[in-house]
Amino acid sequence: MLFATAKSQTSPGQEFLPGDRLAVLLPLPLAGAYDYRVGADQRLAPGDFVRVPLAGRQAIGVVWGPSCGEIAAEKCRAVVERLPLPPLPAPSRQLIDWVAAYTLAPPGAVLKMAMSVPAALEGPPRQASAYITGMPPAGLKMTPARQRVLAAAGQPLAAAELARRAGVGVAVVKGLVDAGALLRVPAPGPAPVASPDWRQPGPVLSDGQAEAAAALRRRVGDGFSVSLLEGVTGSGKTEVYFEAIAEALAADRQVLVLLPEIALSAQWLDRFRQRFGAPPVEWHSELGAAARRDGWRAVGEGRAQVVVGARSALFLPFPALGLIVVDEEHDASFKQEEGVVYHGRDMAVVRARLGAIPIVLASATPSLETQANVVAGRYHHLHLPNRHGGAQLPTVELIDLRRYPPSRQSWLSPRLVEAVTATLAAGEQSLLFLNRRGYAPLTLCRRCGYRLQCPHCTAWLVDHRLGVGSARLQCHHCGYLSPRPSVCPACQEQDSFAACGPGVERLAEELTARFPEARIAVMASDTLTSPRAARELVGRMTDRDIDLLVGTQVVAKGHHFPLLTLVGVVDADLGLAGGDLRAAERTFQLLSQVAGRAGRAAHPGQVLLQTYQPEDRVMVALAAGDAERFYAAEAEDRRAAGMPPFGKLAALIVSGPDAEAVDRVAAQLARLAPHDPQIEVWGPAPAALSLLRGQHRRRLLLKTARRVSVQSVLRHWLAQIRPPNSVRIQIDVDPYSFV
DNA sequence: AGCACGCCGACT
DNA sequence: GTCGGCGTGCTC
Repeated sequence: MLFATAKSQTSPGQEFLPGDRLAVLLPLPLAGAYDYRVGADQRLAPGDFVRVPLAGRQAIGVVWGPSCGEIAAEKCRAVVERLPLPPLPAPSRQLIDWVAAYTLAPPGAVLKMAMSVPAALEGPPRQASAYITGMPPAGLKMTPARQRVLAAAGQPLAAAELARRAGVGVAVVKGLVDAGALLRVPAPGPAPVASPDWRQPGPVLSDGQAEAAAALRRRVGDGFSVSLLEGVTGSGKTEVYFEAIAEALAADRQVLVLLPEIALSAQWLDRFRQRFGAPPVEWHSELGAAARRDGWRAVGEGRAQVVVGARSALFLPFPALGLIVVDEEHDASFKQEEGVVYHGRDMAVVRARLGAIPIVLASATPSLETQANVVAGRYHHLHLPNRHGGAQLPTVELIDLRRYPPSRQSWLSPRLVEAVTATLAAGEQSLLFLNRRGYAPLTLCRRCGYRLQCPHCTAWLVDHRLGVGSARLQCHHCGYLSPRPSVCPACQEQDSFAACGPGVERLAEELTARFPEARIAVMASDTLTSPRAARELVGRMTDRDIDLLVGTQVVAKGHHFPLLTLVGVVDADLGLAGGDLRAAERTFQLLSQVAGRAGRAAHPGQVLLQTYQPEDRVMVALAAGDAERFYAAEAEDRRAAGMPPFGKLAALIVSGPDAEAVDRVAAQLARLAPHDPQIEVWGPAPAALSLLRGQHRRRLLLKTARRVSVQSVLRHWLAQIRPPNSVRIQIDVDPYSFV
């Protein structure tokens, strides 16, 4: 489990000539780069994409640097060819090495993230079509629309562009092509990417916004810097960093914006298009093969100027990146938990440093890590303390469920029901927030107490009644689906199952019963099946076609609902349970974001939090609107415990299909644990999901002082152990989830 | 990741 | 008697 890093020791302008040996990194989980010989007539340079022979087949890799030279000359084979692609730029290569070294992942596995575009690497560049006026065939029906098209097609133009210029639909163009009046020719260049126009005037900014925007603009082009752009929800952070984007575009540099859930961020895309007159290039996992190829190539060729994407967009081959923005920088979804385990925000900072460019971290509720960096003077701090356009922050009130409990089989206390009633009467919208998908989190037998559990995971099956397949039980960890059994598998009793606890679907049911005249919608990751569905639901909300929105955390992310004035948090304590290091921080951030949906326009907002622990630090801070005090107390606890960001953590997850083999390896790891006063090792303990997708899991946690290199500690530790093939040891440096 | 090599069940 | 299951190991 040791991966020698494939450090590319590249001097600028380095070139390899026929007969030279060089290192080629392959997008495979190998220990390091492989050596190849430069073929006849080849001239290669670091970053070049090459096709090389590999075990009886061919693979595409990247020239990484000079040969590491340990392999026998007769084993070393020649590069087949250089691919006609722009090279992977040096900062991208350095980032790959850096991420591999930091996460202890094989460098090839990291490279794979930069090359997950087979279509762009393999086939020839897609030949776009253009159309030009030919000889109109006899008997061609001429219409005004057709005339305009033929007049516009004096030069080769893409069908869509031609239709736009002629002011007709593409159907007219197609008709003319079919009739033989337009000739299809290869387009002179690749399909153009629309250019965002930084010259367009921006919106009028408040004094605070203008000041922050000016500070960010000054940092563009001025080398590496990190700026935290902190502003309460609704303060207009987006407009501020749009100004920095305009500055980078004016300098002819590329821009990368990372968002936590890009597929769901239709509103962000609309705002971008409004500001810059053209859409950015999108990059996320839901992209189809054609869009991936076009996007990847457009970035690599420098045609794409602004990319908005999920964390994986960090590994795109930007040749001229000039600015990175990480919006909602505190969001946990920047942490990739599978494969190469890395934090997108942290690696974005590394990418900025390697590229000597500025990065902006934006959030209303910055992570403690980022705040610690501000305090230490490593990051600049820009603060927008007020809402934009004179809107006020909502009032926050706690509802003590111990004193004002809901009635039986109800989840809403009388106080919250009353507030919803009043909001409906005022013709305004309410959001009921419950961070739990489905109908009910647990189903049990009324007779014997048997609980329906996933056969592959340590988890209850969640009752789902809406959406695809209607009534079913579902495991949220592995996707296992089953119909609701009619007989209890333990006691054979007929129809004895009862749903326990609420999910958003059940909450919607209660609301329907209480407010039969209200228009109610559910917004959860599984009701938003596509970006289109998300856009549509958000549209219905802004068009006031919905009175009551019931939602999980997807509603918290960046939406602007001008007519929403009441937010009710049904179970504010939900995120606090369990021993997660960041439980309090995350609950505070999530509930602040949710609360921030209320009263963003002219009408003041009201937030009601239902809780059984109104004296908890999180609840007190939310009610008082005192983020500073919460963060100070939380930071003090972390410092006292030597926890991040004041100490370092790494998790080792031992997993495999055989529980005993997993336990043996975990115990062996514990025996071999490093002994050092600056190092603590906890575990092994069953992971929170001790069975996940059929894999038994145990965790060990390594805690060190800040100045200790966890990577070298882990390397030495793991070098002593050779687990059997069926047992895997996954390393998570800076773990976020304690699952 | 592929692809081959290597030992144990149902087929022409 | 063979075809083929995927466990294990290697690829410069």
